[in-house]
Parts: sequence; structure tokens; C-alpha cells
Amino acid sequence: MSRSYHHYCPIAHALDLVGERWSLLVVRELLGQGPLRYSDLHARLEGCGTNILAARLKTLEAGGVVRRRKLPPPAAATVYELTEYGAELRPVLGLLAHWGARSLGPPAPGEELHAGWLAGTLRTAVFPHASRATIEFRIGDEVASLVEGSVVDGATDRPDAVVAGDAGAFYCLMVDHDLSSVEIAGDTSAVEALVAALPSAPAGSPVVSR
Amino acid sequence: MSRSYHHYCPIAHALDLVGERWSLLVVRELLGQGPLRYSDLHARLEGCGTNILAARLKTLEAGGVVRRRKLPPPAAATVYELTEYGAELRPVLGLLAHWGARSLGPPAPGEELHAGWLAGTLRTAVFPHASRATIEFRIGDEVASLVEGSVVDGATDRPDAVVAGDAGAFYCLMVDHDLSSVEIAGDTSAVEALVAALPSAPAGSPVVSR
DNA sequence: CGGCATCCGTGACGATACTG
DNA sequence: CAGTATCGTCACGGATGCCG
Repeated sequence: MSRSYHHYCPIAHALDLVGERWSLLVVRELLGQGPLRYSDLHARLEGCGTNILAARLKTLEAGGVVRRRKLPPPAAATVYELTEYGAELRPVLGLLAHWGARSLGPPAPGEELHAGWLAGTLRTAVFPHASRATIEFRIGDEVASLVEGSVVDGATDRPDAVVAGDAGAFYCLMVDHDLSSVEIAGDTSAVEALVAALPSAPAGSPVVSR
Repeated sequence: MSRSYHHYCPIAHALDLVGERWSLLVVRELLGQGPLRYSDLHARLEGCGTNILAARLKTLEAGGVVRRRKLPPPAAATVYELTEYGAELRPVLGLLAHWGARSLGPPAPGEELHAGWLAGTLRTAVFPHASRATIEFRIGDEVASLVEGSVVDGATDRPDAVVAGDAGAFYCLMVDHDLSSVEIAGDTSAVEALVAALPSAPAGSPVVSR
């Protein structure tokens, strides 16, 4: 509301909607995890105060990016989810992540890396139904699987391939398409196919700058 | 420097680099206009104080996004330009602009719209050599042309087509691929081809979220 | 307990003025 | 022209309290 750029420009307008601190990380969580309750969201956003999260959610809701929804009585709770418009930030975050990953550096210095990050990454990164293979990922102490184009937590039965390594190796795989730093058991070509379905260089042309 | 998210995540890292207020608008200007001097940059960023611009340029330089360069004696001046890494934000800004444009709304309420915006838009939006046609744009009081895949200021000789309209119509053209709100003289199919070369829906799959 | 609102210290931001 | 200095204000971040 308050601090808009007041430029008639799609980029400035987009930043008016999601350019505040934490906003895009909220979107990241909702993209990766689906609808989340306030507390879960807060728990996943290490370093974000409760008041700021509340403020961001209000701004995002006012901007049509996020929606509040009440779950039916059985487990009555209010959850936050992306609107259709908000969900279309996925390619934007995908490209931004791809860009950022290139200067992210070595595995994990001492930075936060919390539960569910692997599944979240896969959900945001892998385009739905990009691969029909069943691939299990064992990265650090996280386990998630890609089954028939969708992501599930934990291991899976009879995977075509199992990819194991640490977080750094995982990023080498996803960003550089470098299979050599992870260990692959089973059908290596299934992993190659999945990785090949990720854009190595940003393709396609953008649209409007101002 | 100061306020990093301290998450080991490509998105958080990217936002550490370019997530501060004004940063992405600086990149937008440098993408659209090429190397700029401090004053020109400041003039184009309406509402940005000189101190903030200086601070952002320092942060961006430290992050490897922007580079200072001294021009040779004849016109000795220091200019700011994007590094190769910074220039690769183009697809990100392209997608972000595409996303933002969808909720930008009607032409121009009373917001800023300054000199050079048309050429800047074209330079950022149109992928180099996406079109070999020569197309002249007359939008509001701005005139720019697309000549053999590159953008030049002002009119041009013997254009294949001339596109005229206001800013709102221009956005309808670029975002919705709606040719009906602008006036097109000459070879309409050349404009159609150009517009068709812009992604209507975000294509391709993103890469990594966390 | 989940879902915030309030209070408060710190630092980022924004406008203006000023200098090499 | 290219910034630095100063300063008021507001957003951020942490803690805590309140209410269903």
C-alpha cells in the first residue's frame, strides 16, 4: 500500500505487489508446499517476525496473489494459498532461482536449510509431468520422490532411479546438469531425461520492461 | 550486505543480491538503455534519492551484477553497466514484467512515464533478432523503431509497418497480443509475427526453488 | 494451541543540502 | 557531474500479550 514506486511500468507494478521483503519467499513456500497455515508458514520462514508475516499476507491478499481459506469443520483451520494469479509466479521464481543458483556457491556454509526443502525444490523446479519416471532423491537427510510427474515426500516403491548426495551436489545436478557429483543407482537415463527437461540456459524471449 | 535472509536457497540468495528496493529497477534501466552515467540513471529512477542510488550501486557492484567503468578521455565519465551475470536477469525481468503487466490495469492513471520508456521496453522485451522486419512505434509522444532486430530511437525510413496508439494499447499489444487496440499501417503481418515471437504464456520449466 | 495485534529498539529509506 | 552528509520517518525484526 504505502510505498509504491508510482511508475506506470509492469516491473515496478509487479514489485509493488511482491517486491517487499519476504513476499517472494512466502510465495516460494506456498508454491512448494501448497496451502499452509499461518504457523507453518511462519515456521518455514526463519527470521521473519510474526507481525511482518501478517503484514505481508495482508498485502499479498490485497494484491490478489494470496487467498485466505477456511478449511471445513473436521479440521477447522484457516490456510493461505496462492490465487491462480499468484501461482503464475512459478516461472518467475523458477528463473530467479536459476539465476541465483549460479552464484550460490558451495554446499552449505552454516545457513538455514530446513525440513521439506527438497520436496519444495522439486515441486517448484520440475514442471508438472515433465518426467514420467519414478525417481527417488536422498539429499542430505531429506528424502523425496518424483512419481509420475508429481512430487511426494519420502521414499517410494520400485523407483526407476535413486539419486543420492548432499545439497551442493543436488544443486550441481539441477543447475549445471552435472550428474557426476551425485550418486545414481538404477536407470541413469531417467535422471538424464529429467534434467534435460530443465532449461539449462534461459530460453525464450521476455515480454515487456516498461 | 546487512540484511541477508541467511537461507541456503537460490531464491533467497538472488533476493540478497537484487531484492532490495530499487535494485531491480536499476537493472531494468541498464538492460533497456545500456551503460548509463550516475546522473542519467538517477534521472530515470523517479523517486529514488541520490544516496539510495549510490548505496544500491555499491551493493549491486559487490554482488557482481553491475560494474563501474571509466570511459576513455575524449568523454571521460564513469558509467554503470551490467556484468554478464547481471545481464542474465533479462529473462527474469521479462517474465516478471509479463506477470505484472497482467494486473497493471488501464492506460495511465497519473503515474510516471518518462522519456525513453518505449525504446527501453522494446529493448528489454524483444529478444534480439526476434524479427527482421522494420517496425516503427508511435506510442503517446514517444517514437522508437525496430530495425533488423535491434531498437533505435525515433522514426525510421521506409518501415514495413507503423504501430500507433497510447501506452495502454501498447500493453494490450505486448501482453495480450491484441492487435485491435493499436492502429497499424503497412504490413500488419510483420507486427503479427513480432508479437507471435513473444511468449504469450510463460513457457519452459523453471529450475530450483530451494 | 493457532492466529494474529501491540509495543519498542534499530536500521533502512527518502528528501534535501552540500562538496570535490 | 558524481556522489557524500545529515536528518526525520517509517519499515523491519524481536518479544510479548491477547483472544478464539
